[in-house]
Amino acid sequence: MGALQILHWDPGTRARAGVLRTAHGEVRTPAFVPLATKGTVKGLEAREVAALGYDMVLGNTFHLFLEPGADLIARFGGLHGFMRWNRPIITDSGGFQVFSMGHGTVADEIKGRAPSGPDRMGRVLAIDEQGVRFRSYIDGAERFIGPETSMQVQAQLGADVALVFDECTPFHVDRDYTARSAQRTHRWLDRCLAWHERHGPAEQLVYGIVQGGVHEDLRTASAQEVAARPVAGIAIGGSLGAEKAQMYEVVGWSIAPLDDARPRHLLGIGDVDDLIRGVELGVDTFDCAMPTRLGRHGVAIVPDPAGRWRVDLTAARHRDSEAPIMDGCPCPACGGGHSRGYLRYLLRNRELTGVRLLTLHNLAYLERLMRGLRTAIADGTLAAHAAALRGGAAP
RNA sequence: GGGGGCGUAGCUCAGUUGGUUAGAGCGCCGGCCUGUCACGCCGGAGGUCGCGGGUUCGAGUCCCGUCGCUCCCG
Repeated sequence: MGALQILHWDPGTRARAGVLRTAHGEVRTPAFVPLATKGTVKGLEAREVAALGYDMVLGNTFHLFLEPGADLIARFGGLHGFMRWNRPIITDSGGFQVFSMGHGTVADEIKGRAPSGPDRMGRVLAIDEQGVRFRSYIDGAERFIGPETSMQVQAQLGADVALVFDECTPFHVDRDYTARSAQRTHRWLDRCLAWHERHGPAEQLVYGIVQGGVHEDLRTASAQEVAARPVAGIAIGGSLGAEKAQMYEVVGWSIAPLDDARPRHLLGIGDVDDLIRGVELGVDTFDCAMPTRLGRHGVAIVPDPAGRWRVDLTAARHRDSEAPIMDGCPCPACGGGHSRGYLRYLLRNRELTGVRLLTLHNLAYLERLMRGLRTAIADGTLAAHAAALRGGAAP
């Protein structure tokens, strides 16, 4: 009896709808999971996230380990008690942050750009079989995270779902490196499971992570390796390719070898069209910085496929617009009667309210999108529903 | 009326003892953001340096005149 109960299958795709059961309650799937990297969905209070209809958020082992530290959070009743969120929490293992220290964002790495934002050079000191040595971005002190460290921190955080420590294999490495990297991630997976078996909370669900880059055989092999272990669920990580078409292919390869019973999580994906396709490919949960980050950058998610589902509200053309971001949206920004002109003014003037309203809108949009997909799967109308969404229908 | 200061990109201003295609911030326009060190990053357009003379090989920079703004004293 697994943690995921599948209630409905879509007859035309691999999509399924169900319920993921955790120590802190249920997650209706398929679902989007907002990021609460440092113990907060940036700009929002936990109750606001719950009010939007979200069942689960994602915290980050790496960042919380460095600041304020797992011991302190444990004394506050774990991450649930610390941030006052009493619903399920999934925590990322810190593997991706190692990648990020060396390469910047996923887009930076794939497109061969130098890391944008704060300087990251020289942060990763060594990656070897034991784990990763690096310099803390907080105080420059040398720190270490390995499979056991990561699992211990996630135990202290009280995560309902823990992700095993992995190496997020970059896009620009050769096939041989990708293969060896995936094999090391599998060895780390065994160490994570061994640690969890002896010390971890029994109620905590541990997900393995499929790597293998953009190579079909490596993805297949990795998925088989992970699925052969007693993991509660499977996450799909690593480089998913440079284009969406390739990403869908990679996700498909990663899921094909898996059994249907266990939940699948697609790491780091959150564009509207990617969520729709991901659901069709059989993904149960997604997490992504996109809705909250775009919100902070003044971009709202809208039902506009041609505009990549986005509208930049900081543009001067919105100055005189009294229209809402989108008609019929019940979010605090649109439903609250706020105009594009007002939002543009707030964003331009760096008013926190502007960032908050866009964050709320974007998260509300994706929550409704996912809820609509769940309903469509249950009703057996996913094909028509997905087609309408791709045509620009409001979720 | 007398004296001082200032007039350089849409806005606020930098511009060495006069020297190559006059800069910045903001604004404007465009691009980016997919397991968040990120209310961020990248790029572009835009100025006959108030106007008119003069000195000089060369003037935003010096001189004269003029217009406008501003401060102080009468």
